Parts: sequence; C-alpha cells; structure tokens
Amino acid sequence: MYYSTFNITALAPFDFDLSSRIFSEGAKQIRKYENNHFWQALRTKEDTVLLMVESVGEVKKPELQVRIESPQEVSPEALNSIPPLVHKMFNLSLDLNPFYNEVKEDKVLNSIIKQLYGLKNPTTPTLFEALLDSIVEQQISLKAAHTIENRLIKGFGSSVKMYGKTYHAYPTPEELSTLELQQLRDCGLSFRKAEYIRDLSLNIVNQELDLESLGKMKNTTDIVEQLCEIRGIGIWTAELSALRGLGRLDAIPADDVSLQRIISHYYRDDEKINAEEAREIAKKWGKWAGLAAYYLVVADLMSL
DNA sequence: TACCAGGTAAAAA
DNA sequence: TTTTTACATGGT
Repeated sequence: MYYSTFNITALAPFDFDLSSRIFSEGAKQIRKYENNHFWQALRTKEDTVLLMVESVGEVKKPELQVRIESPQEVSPEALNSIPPLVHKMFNLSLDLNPFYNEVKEDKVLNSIIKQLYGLKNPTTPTLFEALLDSIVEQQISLKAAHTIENRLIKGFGSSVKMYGKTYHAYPTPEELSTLELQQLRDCGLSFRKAEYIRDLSLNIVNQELDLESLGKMKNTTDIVEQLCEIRGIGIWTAELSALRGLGRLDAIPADDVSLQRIISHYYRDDEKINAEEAREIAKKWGKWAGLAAYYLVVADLMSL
C-alpha cells in the first residue's frame, strides 16, 4: 500500500466540521464524513486514489491534514494534482469576510451567518460532475435522484479498494460515452436524460465541447449562456452547475422551486413566489447571490 | 391511488 | 409564437 500525507491551510474563517457535514449530507456513496474524517475516492490522471481529510486547526486558524492512499504507487505528477483539487472542493481560497460585510444590512442573512460562521460551499472536482448531478436531479426529488446517482457511480465509475472496502469515484465522460442508452436507462434515468448524459459525454470525448475553457470565462452569465447551448441543459441546470461545479458564487438557480420556497420562507412569509421574484430578492446580495442562497438552504435544512 | 419533487425538449395548438 | 405534454423514481 502507498500513502502520502501533507497539510494545507485555508483562508479564515473556515469551519471544516460544519462544511463537511453539510457537504456529505444526502449520503451519496461518493463521500462520507464520520468521526471528524472526510473521505472520498478521487480520480487522478492515471489512477483512482482514496482522499482523507481531517481538521488540525480551528475556525479562525484553519489547517487540514490530507492523506492520500492507494494500492499502487502514485506518481509525483498525480500527487501534485491533489492539493489544488482539495482547495477547489472545499473552497479553501475563498475569503468569506467580504461576503459577510457586504450583506450586513440584510438582517435575516446576518442572523444566519452568525449561526453558520465559517461555512464554505463545496465545489465538485470537475464541471462535468456537476452537470451530471444536475441533469439527474432535474424535476425528480433529491432522494430519487441520489438513488440514481449512486447507481451511476457504482455501475460505471472507477473504484479503489482499501482495507477490504471499495470506494467509488464519479464516472468520467470516457466511461459514460461508450455505454448503451439502455445501461443508463437501467439506473432509473428516463431515455431523455440518458441521451443528454450520453451525448454530453461523447461531445467531451470527441473534443467538440471543452468544459475546461468555460471555467476560465470572466462573466458567469456568459458561462450560463454557453451551457444552455448544450442539449438537456436549461437555465436551472446551467446556473446550478456554475455554482456547484465552478464555484461561481454569483450564480443563483432562481428557477429552483425548492429555493423559491426557502427564499419565501425567510423573506415573503411563505407566500408562493416565482423565479422572477426570487431574482428580485437576490439582487441585494449582488455578486454573492449564489453563496447567500447556499446559506439559506443550509439554514432551512438545520431549521434556523 | 394520485400527485408532487432542486426541469427540459418536443409536440400540439 | 405560445401552451401542453411525456418522462423517471421515491415519498406522502
């Protein structure tokens, strides 16, 4: 067995315990947070390794200990690709203070921030992973979606075996592009969604679509516009994926009926609102709209 | 049993 | 051009 450990720091404040707990909520097979240890199977260029993270700091002076394990030797190149990935996944480079300062006049949010101090929103290792999740989650309940996501991960993702347990990573475009539609359908996806996912994967493998270049674009609205060109991706999927897959904190999936209900709960006394009204309310959060929405969703989850 | 869930594209009007 | 419909699973 091969392993490597190293420490990394994060911009304060950062509550690793709170963030990881929320991150792993939904109990997908892909990640777990137990006994203050976060773990997830992670793909490097050549291999699938097991990532374990624990906090060795505190909210105001955050530091993480990262451990990489693999049955085989991990190349230096692969190892070097891990720290930036962990930074991205946990949003370690995000400075929450400007966010906290700029929404101070919002009494509701300000009160929630005090209770969720140091919470950072997670980002998926790749944009593809965020798109995959979002497509699966279209229309159906999160519970139903998680069941399907687990089948995709177990069925088609690579895995790493450690201590007699098998840890599954998200499937890559390469792994999904060669599948028969019926194989995706068998996971519980509609034929329509199976087509979306197969075609998206194929276009990436054929290099007709370059998701990496999208992440480099300056304006989030341009990214959302580009994503909407892809079949199966509407405004809801595009905005959710920009937030979850690229960490674009100004992207807010206002078409989300659940988010509309939550925003209304805190700002409109549970009266039913539509996407337009949700966007109007979100305007006061400026470039932090997506992060503010994340805080509201978590607050709702924890009944704050 | 029927209906709704963190929607979307395609058909019908 | 605008409105309606089919679609997948899991919970109520």
